[in-house]
Amino acid sequence: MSSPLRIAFAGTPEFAATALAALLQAGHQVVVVYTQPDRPAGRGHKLMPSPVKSLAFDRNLPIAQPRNFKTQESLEKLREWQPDIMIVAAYGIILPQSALDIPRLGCLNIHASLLPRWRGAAPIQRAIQAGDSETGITIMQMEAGLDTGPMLLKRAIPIQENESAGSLHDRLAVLGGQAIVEALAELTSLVPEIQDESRACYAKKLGKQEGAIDWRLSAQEIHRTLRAFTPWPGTYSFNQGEQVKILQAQVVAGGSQPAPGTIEKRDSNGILVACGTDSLLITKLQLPGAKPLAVMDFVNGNQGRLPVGQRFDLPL
RNA sequence: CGCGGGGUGGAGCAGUCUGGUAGCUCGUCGGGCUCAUAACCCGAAGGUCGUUGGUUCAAAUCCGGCCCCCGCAA
Repeated sequence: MSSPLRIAFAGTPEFAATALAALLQAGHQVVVVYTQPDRPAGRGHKLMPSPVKSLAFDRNLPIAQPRNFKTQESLEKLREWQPDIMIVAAYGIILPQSALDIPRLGCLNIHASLLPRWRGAAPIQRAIQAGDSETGITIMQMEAGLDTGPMLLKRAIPIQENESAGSLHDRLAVLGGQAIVEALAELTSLVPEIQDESRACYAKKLGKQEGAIDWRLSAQEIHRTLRAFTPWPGTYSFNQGEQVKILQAQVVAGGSQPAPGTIEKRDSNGILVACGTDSLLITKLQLPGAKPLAVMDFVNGNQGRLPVGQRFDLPL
């Protein structure tokens, strides 16, 4: 390619920021960065910029933060940047067909799963929760449908045993950056592959409420959800009216099974809780208002709380 | 002005309401017991009680300012 592509980038969280950094690192010309409007967040409701905005700001890139693309005005502004191509990564704002049509070469999406599996908002987490052995990155051409477009390039990585969404996210973010740079380099030779609808599934957004542990499930399943929900939104259970966040645990097989949620053992190795099948050994937890604690520290300072024999509540 | 919890030897906590000798479970160090041990027994070191003003004969404890950490909510 003779003259460099004019790239419009759209993304919001850390995952997208990593991709943007990779594009810039590869020497691409990003003419405008779209990201979600700043939101009140954090303690005290301060207005917080997205990770993508922070990066764009540091690199002195033009920033656009429209609420959506439903107005003629927002479409017109996008047109004014004269983008050749738009690259979208976890933007969080729907691009209607009228917006997708603006860049001459269309829009590419960096999606954190091996499509058509796990279309949607939380592909990384749902892959862990489902117990998939591998996941990856798909670079695809965007259509109006949610992650339904033709695929250009896929890169797979194995999901490690005991891996949390946090570490998998970081690995996929890096892979996503490499994949998009590669896809741009080979743009003209890549052959679009239509997604097999019969193998598609959706990765629903995670909700905090889903983090409530149902001790009737198997320890294996609970452990997967725990890893999928780490570091956010986290899993928890109530005991004596107190919310206990479960931050880290391991599956312990066998043994006689008291009622699910019952605390079977409690020592410096952890707190052993009965599940539907097998047991879960909690090794790191957090009480409301307190810091995350290794179970050993918790046991040392809270002799009275979570005694053997007591039960965690089951979700309603 | 979003709501709330907390800062006490190296760690985690109690003590604060009802001011007046610094406590608990661990860790560390020394010694003992044991074939042996992360077990058990004995002993020791280690704290300006976040910071700064005030009240008081006396403040970890009561009152005001400031700094830092965390939960909820977004």
